[in-house]
Amino acid sequence: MPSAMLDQRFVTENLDDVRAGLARRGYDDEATLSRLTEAAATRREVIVEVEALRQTRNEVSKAMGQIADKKSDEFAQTRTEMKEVGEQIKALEARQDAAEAALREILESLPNLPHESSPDGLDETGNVEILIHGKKPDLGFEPKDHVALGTALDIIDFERGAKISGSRFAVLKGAGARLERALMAFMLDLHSTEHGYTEIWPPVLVKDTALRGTGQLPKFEEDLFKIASAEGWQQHQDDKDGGHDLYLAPTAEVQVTNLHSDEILDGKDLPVAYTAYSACFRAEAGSYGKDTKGLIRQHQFDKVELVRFCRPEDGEAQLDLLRGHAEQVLQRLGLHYRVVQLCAGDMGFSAHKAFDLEVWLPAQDTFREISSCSWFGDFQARRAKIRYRPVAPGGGKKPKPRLVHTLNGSALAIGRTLVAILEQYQQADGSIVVPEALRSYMGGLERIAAT
RNA sequence: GGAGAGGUGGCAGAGUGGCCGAAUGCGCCGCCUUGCUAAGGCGGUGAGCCCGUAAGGGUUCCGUGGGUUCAAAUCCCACCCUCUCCGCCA
Repeated sequence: MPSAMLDQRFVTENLDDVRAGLARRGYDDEATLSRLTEAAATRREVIVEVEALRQTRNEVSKAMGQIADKKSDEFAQTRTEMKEVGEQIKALEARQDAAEAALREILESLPNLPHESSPDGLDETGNVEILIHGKKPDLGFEPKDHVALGTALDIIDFERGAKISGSRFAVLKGAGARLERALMAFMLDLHSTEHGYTEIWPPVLVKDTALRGTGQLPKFEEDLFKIASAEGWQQHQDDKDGGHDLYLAPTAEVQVTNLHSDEILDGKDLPVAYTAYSACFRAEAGSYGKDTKGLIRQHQFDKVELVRFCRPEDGEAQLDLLRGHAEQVLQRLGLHYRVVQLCAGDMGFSAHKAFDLEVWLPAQDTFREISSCSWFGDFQARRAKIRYRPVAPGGGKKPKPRLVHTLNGSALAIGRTLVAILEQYQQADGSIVVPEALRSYMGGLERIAAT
């Protein structure tokens, strides 16, 4: 989902590689790429010129400070000359700004390059099934979907959700509400106590700058809920850096990845791993016809997220590790699922390599995404300015800071997990067996049945 | 909602027009000395960008943006943020 950006130097110096990588994602806008190289060249030329002028001005100004007689004709003359230099600098700075703005706009529009191990393909048909875990539950009867089950048990109320908040909102009730809460606690406990993640409870309203860091902005604004604020809150929006908008977070990835924006982490602390629960909000613009029934696609949903920061050389292994942690949730819950590796064209905008976890939904007779685990390379770190200082090899000088690699994955989307449990654990009489791993969180409840 | 204070390098904290990318202390790194649950001495220690094979050089950055000036951390304007006190509130 996030955007962020590629490295400007890398792109301009390795244009052929970049072109090839983008092509694997179905990107072939040659005109934009040539505008990019042009803007980069202009920028460099202008910088060389303006810096030379600045050097002159600095040297002369310094000398002027030493002159005793500030009333002399010579002083006045130099001052006039320097004033002229100042104007030239200003003009060049404007050109530099323009070139950089153009460059940035293009760079922000380019998706991340796929990792070499990401398979070819332009859409989901190019995804590769990696493994299937467990097998379809042998129900022995025609499975009902979670809408029918949840409604009959009176644990999900779609009509009242719509009444108070509109379509794509639902109310959980009784054992349904408890189950949602149990899943949240179960997942957070698993990751924080067994998988070594530090638990985070983040704010849900986030600034536009945070959304830029992970890349939801500027490209995907239509997917977000923006807060219409009180009078005066954002009256200075037009100022470049004054004021800020607030949005409802679409995923905890935003808050948690941005925890370390603008920071230089100590290399010996890596990898850093966080898990966080957050309510998530998505406008779901452009998906009007999809999954209109049920909990699958809501405007508000709950999710436990995993986020990792690591050294570049560890990125790929960290992705496998993180994916394993997400899979562990499904395994402990005894859910049948599969793992697919996303092809170049089906990955999110920022992803370098990614896997989806898909859980089996008997009523739909198919696997549905319940988690997406991605490795972003330095794509997000560049925008969010998240760096680390490598540990000095055997003493010596401090190495230069480098961009970290970021990863994240849902573990899991709670609403969809609830759906999967209802459907996979349903009984002929319409009751639901509570997975053993959750019973201690459900007050010992073993079965959800109609009352 | 009312009143006030402040934003400087990893942290603390000086600095009110040129000698300031920035004192001092702490922290950190290296070397030396020493031996008793440690201390002391010396040196080093921000980031981005541009040129350069490199060595190195240049440039920008003292919350953000703009302005004044030959020259701004320092003067002017606006904004953002943080903290304290009072009120209110889960």
